[in-house]
This record gives sequence, C-alpha cells and structure tokens, in this order.
Amino acid sequence: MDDQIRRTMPLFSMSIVQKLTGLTARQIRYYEEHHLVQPERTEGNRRVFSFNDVEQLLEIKSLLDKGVNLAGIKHVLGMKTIEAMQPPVEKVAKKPEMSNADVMKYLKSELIQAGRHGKASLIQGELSRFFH
DNA sequence: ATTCTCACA
DNA sequence: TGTGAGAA
Repeated sequence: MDDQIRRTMPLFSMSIVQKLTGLTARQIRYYEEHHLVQPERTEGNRRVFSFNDVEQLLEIKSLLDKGVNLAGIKHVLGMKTIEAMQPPVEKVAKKPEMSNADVMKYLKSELIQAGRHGKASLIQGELSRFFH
C-alpha cells in the first residue's frame, strides 16, 4: 500500500516530464485534455505529475510510435484502468506493457543521454530517490 | 525563469 | 501540433 503512494505522489514539474518523456508541453497538456493522464495542480495552477503519470506518458509515446491514434490509445489505457480496478481475475497471457524495471532502465538512459549534454542535474535531483 | 490558457497570418 | 501573446 506504501508503494501505491510513492507512484501516485505528485513530484514532477512540466519541464521534468518533458525531458523524461521526450514529449512537448503542448502534447502533454493535450493528452491531459483527453484524460490520458491526470496530473495534480499546485496552488498556482501548475501541473505536478506523479511517477504513474510519467509511465503513462511513456506508454502513450510508445503507442504513438506504433502508429496508434488517440482514440486507440484511449481504449488501450482505458482497458488498463479497468483491469487495475477489477483485479481479482487471472490474466491468461502476459501483457506486453512496460514493466517497472523497463521504466527504470529507460529513465536511466534518459539521464545518461541528458548527461552527455551536461544538463541532467535537474532531473537527477528529482529522480535520485528512486535509484537507492 | 517557468508554466498556464487561449487562439490561429 | 506548433507557436506566440498576456498573465500569474
């Protein structure tokens, strides 16, 4: 139950999420309009994303590369949400979704990538707690 | 300096 | 989806 809090806890600013996902702020806001992600808001109306939101965005990016349109992505993500809420069911086959380990690996590569450009201090600070 | 909303020569 | 304006 403590894990649920960790991935739901709002931690990332727009700039951080942009670097982490490679998506533009415009796209991220657009996906939010379509309820593909539901970031929290600060008192100043700034978006604050959780670890789950970042994973969700990465999943969206993945599907986009596969040529899936927003309507299709909504269905895929919708199924995921339903599954998460009605879990007491044996999943027949394994899901080709990004595992937590895959996400971690991806984020690390992003940090290295950004590091080669000398501008990773920001996101490293934000993610450090996840790489203990 | 950052991010937000809104609107489109 | 990009982009710029005006505000917070």
